[in-house]
Amino acid sequence: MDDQTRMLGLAGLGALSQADVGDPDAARKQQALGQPQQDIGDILQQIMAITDESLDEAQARKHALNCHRMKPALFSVLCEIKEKTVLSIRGVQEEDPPDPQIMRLDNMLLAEGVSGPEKGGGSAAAAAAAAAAGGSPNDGSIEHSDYRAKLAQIRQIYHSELEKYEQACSEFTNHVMNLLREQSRTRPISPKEIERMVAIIHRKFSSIQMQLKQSTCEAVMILRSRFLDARRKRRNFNKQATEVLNEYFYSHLSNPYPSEEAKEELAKKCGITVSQVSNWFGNKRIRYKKNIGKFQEEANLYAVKTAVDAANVSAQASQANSPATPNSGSSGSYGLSRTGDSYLSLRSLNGEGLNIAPSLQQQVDTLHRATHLTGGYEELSGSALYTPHHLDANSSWQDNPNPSSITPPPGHPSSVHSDTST
DNA sequence: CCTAATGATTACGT
DNA sequence: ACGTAATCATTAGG
Repeated sequence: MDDQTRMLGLAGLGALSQADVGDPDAARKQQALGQPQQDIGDILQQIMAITDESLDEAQARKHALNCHRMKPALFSVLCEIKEKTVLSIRGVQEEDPPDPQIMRLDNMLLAEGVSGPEKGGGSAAAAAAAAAAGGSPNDGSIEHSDYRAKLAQIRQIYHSELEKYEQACSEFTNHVMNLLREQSRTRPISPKEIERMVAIIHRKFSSIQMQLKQSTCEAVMILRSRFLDARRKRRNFNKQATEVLNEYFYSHLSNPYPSEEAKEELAKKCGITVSQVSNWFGNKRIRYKKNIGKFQEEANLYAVKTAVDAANVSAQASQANSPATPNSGSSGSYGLSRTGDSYLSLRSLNGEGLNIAPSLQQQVDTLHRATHLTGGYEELSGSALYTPHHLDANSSWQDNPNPSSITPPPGHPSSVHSDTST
């Protein structure tokens, strides 16, 4: 670049001098205009002559120009003009706002632990993300470590690339600054102009950085969806967990909506998260409601289970001769009916919140079913062995528009249910 | 390999 | 925020 500029200057000077001094070849040049073929040779010769011109001579000319007595005045005038134009340009070009796009990317990378401080934060974030998305703690941490390794790889590449870019940017900036500074001796360059140039360079480089960030984000997202998307890597809950959940569900069939506290309790018991408990209950409710018949067997099973427990409990209670209601207010734990929990299991959440005799209904609930079961076990031929409706009148959680238990109704075209096709 | 079961996600309503 | 209903994507069993 340096050479190039010097060459240009040299050529200019050469041309000027030739015009000034009055070339002895001028006549021949004029002649040559009529003969284009020979002209090329001439031009070539001239070029050769220019290149033959010594550098010292050129420098001398430059120096002479610099030392011209009118030079400072001219220079300052040019500076003034330049300042004005630069200012006007600057007025048009607003200060760039903090790019929301890059902010977003930055935030995401930070959250993902890619652009964080170092290994510690990154892996912690990854682990947290994994825990949040994953679920049961018993599932292998092999995948996690694999994920972490890949994430670390991405982070490393990202950082090295970023560093490279930064280095290149500063190098280039330095180079340009030096060049401009040097040139500012011979042509007017205001510091503001330099500043602007630097800003332009930085903008360019930051756009490159943004591309890097974007692609890194993409890579992380792909990695995430591959390794941590719980939907992909779904694990069935273990048997004990489903047992606990089912127990709760069927023993609260009249109102299977566990409170936040109950959910927490269940989550703790099952080794899953609260949202997983919510998911489970959501799925269970809808699937139960959709096809009650299918779940009858299960319902009866758990009815028996809880009934037996309840019976045990009441037996124990009566034996212990403590018929007083153990009403411990509405504090915390809604114990599941388990042998150890004794009377806590007698609590039930009534929809209306009337806790007058809360234990009774549930016990009746389960015992009713149990007696039905043990009494006359008829084959479940469509007839509802267990009919949830009669248990409590105001259980409206399953006012089914489609009360059939076995088969969903074949497409009734009657209703004008204009369904949106995707 | 096909299918039912199942946990998670999404769209929508309240 | 939470629930429902539909749907997706995976797992497990035949």
